[in-house]
Amino acid sequence: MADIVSARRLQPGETLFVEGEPADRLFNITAGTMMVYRLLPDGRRQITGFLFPGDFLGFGSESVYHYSAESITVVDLCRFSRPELQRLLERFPAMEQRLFGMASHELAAAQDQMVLLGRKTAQEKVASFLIMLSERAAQRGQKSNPVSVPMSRSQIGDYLGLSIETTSRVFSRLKQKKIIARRPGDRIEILDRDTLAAMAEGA
Amino acid sequence: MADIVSARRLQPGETLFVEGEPADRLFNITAGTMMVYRLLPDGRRQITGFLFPGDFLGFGSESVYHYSAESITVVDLCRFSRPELQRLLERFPAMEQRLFGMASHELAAAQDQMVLLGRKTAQEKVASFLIMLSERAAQRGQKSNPVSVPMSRSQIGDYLGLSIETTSRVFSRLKQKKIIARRPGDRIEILDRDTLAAMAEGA
DNA sequence: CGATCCGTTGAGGTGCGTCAACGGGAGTGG
DNA sequence: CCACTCCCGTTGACGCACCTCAACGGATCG
Repeated sequence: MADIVSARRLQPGETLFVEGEPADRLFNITAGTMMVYRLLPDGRRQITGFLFPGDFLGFGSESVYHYSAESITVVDLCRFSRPELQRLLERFPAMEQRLFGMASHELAAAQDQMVLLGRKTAQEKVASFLIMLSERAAQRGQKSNPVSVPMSRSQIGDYLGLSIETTSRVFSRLKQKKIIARRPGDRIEILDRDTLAAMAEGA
Repeated sequence: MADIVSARRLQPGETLFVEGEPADRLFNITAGTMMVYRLLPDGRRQITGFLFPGDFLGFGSESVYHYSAESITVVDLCRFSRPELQRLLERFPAMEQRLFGMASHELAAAQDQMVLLGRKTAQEKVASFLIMLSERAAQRGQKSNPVSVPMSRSQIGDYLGLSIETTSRVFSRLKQKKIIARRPGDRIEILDRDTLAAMAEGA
């Protein structure tokens, strides 16, 4: 395994690859936060996902990436070359099952995001976003309550289908209602998780 | 293969399975149109996809369905039982690769849909929808220009993240601008595909 | 110390949702 | 064969959630 992998470090805001580039590499994030997004011709952006340590990037079966990837924080990643990986898959067919499981999981997440984008209000979107961040932090064994929120308002807005200003206003309102609070660094503390979770589901 | 399959016919509006049910079956549509959707507690609905002949349904790797499925027209489908399929997969590992390819393809479609839901206007959404319907009809060898649109305004709206009324108004406006025209049955003719495609991408 | 970027907040506008009324087609029963 | 009902689609009037435009303050950096 070791000889088909190479490491790489990205500074914040570096583009790892862009939509349409040949998808000859696969990455695994070991540290930091990244985002993947698509653009409309006039520049409107939809961020389709945020990626954290442990997540894979570029593992579709297509020949070109159909989205762009950019780092948000400093990021460390492992790079696998696709042809080598292909040989590995032929040697160990059980890995294919893992890949399929990962794709299935992503598909479920994508459907959640469609519900959010199509049918939730601004407040419900932000609440869902914070709950999701907190749960994902817990899943990878990081602190889930004062949760780290490394992305900017603009990135959060482009993920939730909102403007920067609306995103900021919702955060302010949640703070004012004592449901969340700012903490040193990029951390946000969830003061009333039940209320926040209820908001997220529109109840 | 033949002995693990059974056929089934659905009348319009029949529910095939609901969110949360154990996902022990997999289906392939041989005729008709279906939809898959998720609901929020208060009844808001997001339709996450429409399915046509040749499409598979319920092929995730999870143990329960995380969405509901309902027929739109009369539908014929083949049913596979999951445990049998599992045995088949172990005999023919190459099939896993096909499954992964399908999941990848769906993931790409889901990302397109996120761009649509998060960043497109009502008119861009409807234009994208019609182009998509037409292209998918062509892909399965059906007539792509007077294209069949079997779903109701309410279903289209819940797919595009719009209200019934807005959906209807956009259709009216496109008709009035001579970009589309109603045809007998559930067909819509695309009179100016270039303009419609340009609208879809927001240009 | 100016420049830049990000976040916040206010004021005002608008695209789309909501509410409502109406018409046509399909199914039903007298 | 004709009322009657129900459902769907359409259209108008109106309201509001969110977007746009704008100003400002704080942090970071050369």
